[in-house]
Amino acid sequence: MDCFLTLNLKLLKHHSPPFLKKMPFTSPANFADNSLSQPLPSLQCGTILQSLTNIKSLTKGQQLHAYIITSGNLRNNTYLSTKLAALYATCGHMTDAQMIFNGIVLKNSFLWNFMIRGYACNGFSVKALVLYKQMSSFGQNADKFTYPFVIKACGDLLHVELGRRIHGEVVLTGFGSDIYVGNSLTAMYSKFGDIRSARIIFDRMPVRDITSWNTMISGYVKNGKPKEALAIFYLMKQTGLSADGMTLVGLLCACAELAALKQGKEIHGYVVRNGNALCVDFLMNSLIEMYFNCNCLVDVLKLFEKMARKDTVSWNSMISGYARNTYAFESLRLFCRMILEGAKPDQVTFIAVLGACDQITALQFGMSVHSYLVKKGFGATTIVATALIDMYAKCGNLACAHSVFNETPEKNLICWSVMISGYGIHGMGREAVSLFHEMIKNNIIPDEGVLTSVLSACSHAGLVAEGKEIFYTITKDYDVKLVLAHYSCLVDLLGRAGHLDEAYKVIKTMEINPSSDIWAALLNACRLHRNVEIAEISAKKFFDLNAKQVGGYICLSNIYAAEKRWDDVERVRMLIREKGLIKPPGCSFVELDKMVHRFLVGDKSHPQIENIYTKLKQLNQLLKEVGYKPDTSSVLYNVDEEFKEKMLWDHSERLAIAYVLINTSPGTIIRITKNLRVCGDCHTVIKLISKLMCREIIMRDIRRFHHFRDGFCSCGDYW
DNA sequence: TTAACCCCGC
Repeated sequence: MDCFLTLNLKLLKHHSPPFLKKMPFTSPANFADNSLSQPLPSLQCGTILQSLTNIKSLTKGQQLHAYIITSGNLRNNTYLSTKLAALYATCGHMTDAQMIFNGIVLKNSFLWNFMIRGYACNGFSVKALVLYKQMSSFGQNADKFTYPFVIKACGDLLHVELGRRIHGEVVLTGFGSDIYVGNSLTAMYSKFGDIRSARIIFDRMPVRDITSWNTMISGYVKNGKPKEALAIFYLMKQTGLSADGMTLVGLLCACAELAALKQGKEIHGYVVRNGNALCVDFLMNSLIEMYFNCNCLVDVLKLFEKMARKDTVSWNSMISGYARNTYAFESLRLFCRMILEGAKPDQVTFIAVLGACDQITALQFGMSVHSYLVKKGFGATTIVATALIDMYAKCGNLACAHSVFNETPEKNLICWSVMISGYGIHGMGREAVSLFHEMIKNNIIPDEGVLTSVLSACSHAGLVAEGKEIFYTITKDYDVKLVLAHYSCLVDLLGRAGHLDEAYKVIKTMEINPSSDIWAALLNACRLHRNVEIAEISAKKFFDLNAKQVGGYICLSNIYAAEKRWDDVERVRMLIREKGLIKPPGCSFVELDKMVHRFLVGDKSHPQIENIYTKLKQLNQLLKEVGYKPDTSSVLYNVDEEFKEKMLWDHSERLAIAYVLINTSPGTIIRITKNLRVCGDCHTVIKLISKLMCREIIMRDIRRFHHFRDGFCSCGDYW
């Protein structure tokens, strides 16, 4: 009784007038007196339950439920049970709803519809359809309230066949002309990717409301037709309808897709002018997305700072937006701010944050996110576990990646895929191949992506026979189409192993047109095996297909420089200049005491720079004593040897290693990340340092990991 | 009672 009284009338004050009007009492005070003196009649309980359902108030509903049970009102009361089931279903508490539902003998269509809606709107599409089937076998006919949710369930399940059948049923029973049914059908076909059918339904609707238009607009955006989305909006305006919040969300998505900043800003202006009339929270988040997609990072920050109510999605949009635009530092900084300001991170936040960690190899940061996840009791869903595995693998801690993988009970294709590619980038090809076979044994059907991962693992580890076997069974054993990435891996595999002619032959006999990536793989193989002839062919093809990417030019200059063909080196340099391309400066990261330090090539800006150069000088001396001879072939300038050697000691990875050597105790593992490929001389130097200083050095370059230990590298010198 | 809703893993 008491607890029900606390259901009290705060509710009445805060919520909608219709609720008040429906109440048979004149004032809140009156109601309290009444309920104390005599029990509430079930009709009134029903009215309140309905109001609670309207505002989705689960806790108050549960209190009322308890009251109804103690007052004995529930016995044989189909009316109240039905209302209670409706309340639980609306709040998504399907177990409770189902229990009450099971106890009701006389099920009316109202009850069936609420249950179906509850399942369909809370991610249990299959259950919704099962219930729909039961409904008809109970002799209860579906009506215009049933169909929208049954259709929604078909759409969410992408069950095209059933969706079409129900569409037919709707036409036969005459509900096809209902506006809600029409809107649901439009949405369903657009989820199926069948935007033409969606449009036909839309065009044939006798009456259309704002939702019909919104459904078409967002349907076009989701089907990759942003221009059509804008076009149909102009048609909508001609009918005299004006945009609501949902319309603008769709339009902003279209602008984001088209990077149409001007139109996006117009919408922003419209939102500012009509803010109160629109559902502002959603819109702000869509604006953030739009600005990120248009690369307007200044505008996006201004907008975000001005937002009065930042919800989890706003934070998530910012964190993932920065991460997507390669601003991983900003992304992590914002995540810290989010926690400090007391906002509640969710699964989406963690996925974005872990993705940012792997961009800059922030292993310690990633680990604290992991422990935060454990502490806060975030049940490790497969999706978060997968992000963790990926983060650990890409931050160089394969042991942790593997232990998270082992602890994940329900591994899906992506989860296996991430672990396999983790082994691949660490040069552990045999483990990758055996995990791939284990995956098949677990009845997971491989897709293009996982086949790419396993092929790439073979190429990094030089497993030519294994890689070829997998490549040639792809189309035979599984229903997977060969894509460019597969060819790219095969060429890489053959090329690295020195089978340049065979690799070239693969390209010439490909069934699809080779992409620039594939020629880049061959070009790189030519650099490793010093084959100028095939290199020149590959480079030409590469430049034809991708004139803007500077990597190919640099690779070719490296090949010429190794042959001391300085005129050719100069010719390529001119080409780079003519095309206005910029060679990104070499840059390395290290993480120390949860801070990420960045070193540029020849960097003089670090506070400890003098100690660093002193350390490097010592190292150079030590290395020479054990017979190190600098390999200056990667220096693209025709200057004297002494100067070339000096330039090598400016390489960012050496600065980073020296910095860590100075600031950590003996034995600590050194982890570095570099934005470009490690050069041949640095590779040799790091091998020697690992031996002389007794340090394990784990280095991530643009493609993969190198584990240096005791004078050896895991890559077997195929850098 | 009724449809449309921003952020996410290879």
